[in-house]
Amino acid sequence: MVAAPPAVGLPDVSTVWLRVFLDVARHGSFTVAARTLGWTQSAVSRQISSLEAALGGGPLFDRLPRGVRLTEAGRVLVPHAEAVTEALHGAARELTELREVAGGRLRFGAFATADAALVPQALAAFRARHPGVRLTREEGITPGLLNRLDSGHLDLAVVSTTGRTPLEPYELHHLLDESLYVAVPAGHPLAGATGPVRLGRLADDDWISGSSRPEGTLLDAALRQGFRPQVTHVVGEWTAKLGYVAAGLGVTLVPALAAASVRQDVALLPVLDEGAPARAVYAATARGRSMAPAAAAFLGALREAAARIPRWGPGGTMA
Amino acid sequence: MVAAPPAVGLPDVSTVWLRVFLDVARHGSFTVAARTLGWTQSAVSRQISSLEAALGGGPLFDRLPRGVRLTEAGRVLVPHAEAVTEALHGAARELTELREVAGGRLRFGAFATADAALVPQALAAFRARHPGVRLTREEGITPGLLNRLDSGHLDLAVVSTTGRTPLEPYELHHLLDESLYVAVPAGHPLAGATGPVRLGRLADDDWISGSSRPEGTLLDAALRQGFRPQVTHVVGEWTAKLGYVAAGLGVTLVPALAAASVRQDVALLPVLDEGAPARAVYAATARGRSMAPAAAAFLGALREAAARIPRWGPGGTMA
DNA sequence: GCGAGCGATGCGACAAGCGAATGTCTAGCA
DNA sequence: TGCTAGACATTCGCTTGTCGCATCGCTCGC
Repeated sequence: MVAAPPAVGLPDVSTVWLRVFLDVARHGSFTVAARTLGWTQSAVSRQISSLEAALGGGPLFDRLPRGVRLTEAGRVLVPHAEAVTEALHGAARELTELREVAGGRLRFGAFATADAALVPQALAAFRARHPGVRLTREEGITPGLLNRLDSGHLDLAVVSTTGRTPLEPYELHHLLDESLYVAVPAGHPLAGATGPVRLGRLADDDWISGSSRPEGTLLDAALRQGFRPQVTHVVGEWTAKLGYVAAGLGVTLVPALAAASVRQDVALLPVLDEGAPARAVYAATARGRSMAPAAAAFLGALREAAARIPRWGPGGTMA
Repeated sequence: MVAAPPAVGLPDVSTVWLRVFLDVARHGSFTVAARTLGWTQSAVSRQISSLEAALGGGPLFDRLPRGVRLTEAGRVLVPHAEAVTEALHGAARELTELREVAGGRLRFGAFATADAALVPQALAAFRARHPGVRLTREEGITPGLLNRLDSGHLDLAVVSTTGRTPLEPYELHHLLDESLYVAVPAGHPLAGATGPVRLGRLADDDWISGSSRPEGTLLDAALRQGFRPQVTHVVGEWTAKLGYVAAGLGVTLVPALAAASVRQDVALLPVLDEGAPARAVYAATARGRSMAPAAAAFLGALREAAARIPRWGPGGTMA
């Protein structure tokens, strides 16, 4: 998972030795270095001895009557020792950033409707709180996103389920149960209705849907109500669907997440859900794989955004 | 003696841990990494645990049923761990070069006459054997060179002494005792002499010298022979002196080291030295300070070159 | 359902590394 | 010349870390 290394014999040196070495080089004295490090002189003496033995290149310091002085070997070692401590500092810094969600990356995906309100709101809050995190976003359908999650290309995916949830290798964090709306044209008999309507009252309407067969789509809800809706027009895009509705060509179901972005010349009626909610929205992460701090923070932002999504949108009452 | 560091808290990690970490990251398995490192799986497991604890940033690997996989923190650590091992490799490589006299630097100085033959010959041999060593050269008089040695600006100095040797803080490596020649014009009565001549036989000649007073110069030898030479012309440069000699304006003393570079139209007669040699040439290093490998090698080259300097030059017999 | 593979952990043994005390060497001073 | 102070090296006893071995828990594939 990482490129191959040179793989040669390399001395087993402690990074502590190297820091002591630099401190001694700086002060020109074992005793002074020991004082600044809070150790005894004997400890420093042995640290340097150990380092000299490990590197096998003779003494690093000339021991003078008053203090020590770098030998040629010691002078050569200094920049490399500094590079080591530099790298360790860098690692410590970057890991701290990661822990404090001030750095690192977050790769997430979401299904299309989630991008209408839920994801953008969560994203705005997250970016405001954690501007240092590099974000990459993908759009896709639930099975595709879960595959990407499984293969390690995504850290988190916002997915939706109509029926059973695919619990297998995923950790699902429930965000919200999505209620349904039915969009009707302005002149429709139910356009002025107050409060939720039973779906059965639209059993004789023409329906606009993304698929001619209701099974597996939002129109499952109609089947559960005991009627098979007549799909007069098969239209995929939300804007197109609502255009058909606005033109009086039929009615269509709108999930709660898309309710806020519906045009003004159609009426949205909350659908009375009897039994199971139309679909649930989850944030999915890979099971058994530790969540990156940024993913945990983003999950929190998603929960907050989900709590702000109205259960009954325009024309209905808030739950 | 080194620039000040950032000086912040830095984890005490072993470089062994980091190498184990990289090996595990590479193989995606504790067991496989343990095999390649010749350790047991439990050792690797605890090494990683130690590293994770020392960095304090949560796990570096997700433990999966089949092997392990880098977490976000682990992914962040990889380049820094590689930088550390890189720096260690660089240090090991450069120290090896130093040990094998294939790198590093050598700063030496020499007095002017040594540059006529001794130093160039030693230098040629040294450069041929150790082309990787960066050489810097200084010219100066003996006291100045010794000061530079003492202050750490030089690693080695080629110095000469007429009388007592300043043993104080220096390590003196004897190179050669320098015999004297006297240069006479081609038509001089002694020009055809075979074998060394007593200096007294030139008591009545005109002398060319760098100083009007013989004390402290090569002409000390004349004083030791019981006569005070008459310095007719004060001339500093060797080529100039010999030009005066060739023109029949007088005779001059030539130290052995400069004998080989004397023009053909003057005769060089070895001077019979009675008692102490005119002067001795040493390679001096700082006492108590370890000699860089390159300095030791250069000292060897100087000894070889000194052995090749003829004691009796053209016109005399070899000693 | 059962064995194989993989990482975690308890145990005993050994080595590394610490502090404190002591030894050795040199420079400076009287 | 002898004494003293300062600096590094060394020894001793103890703590801490780390290893191998054996074993446990867990998951996947046959």
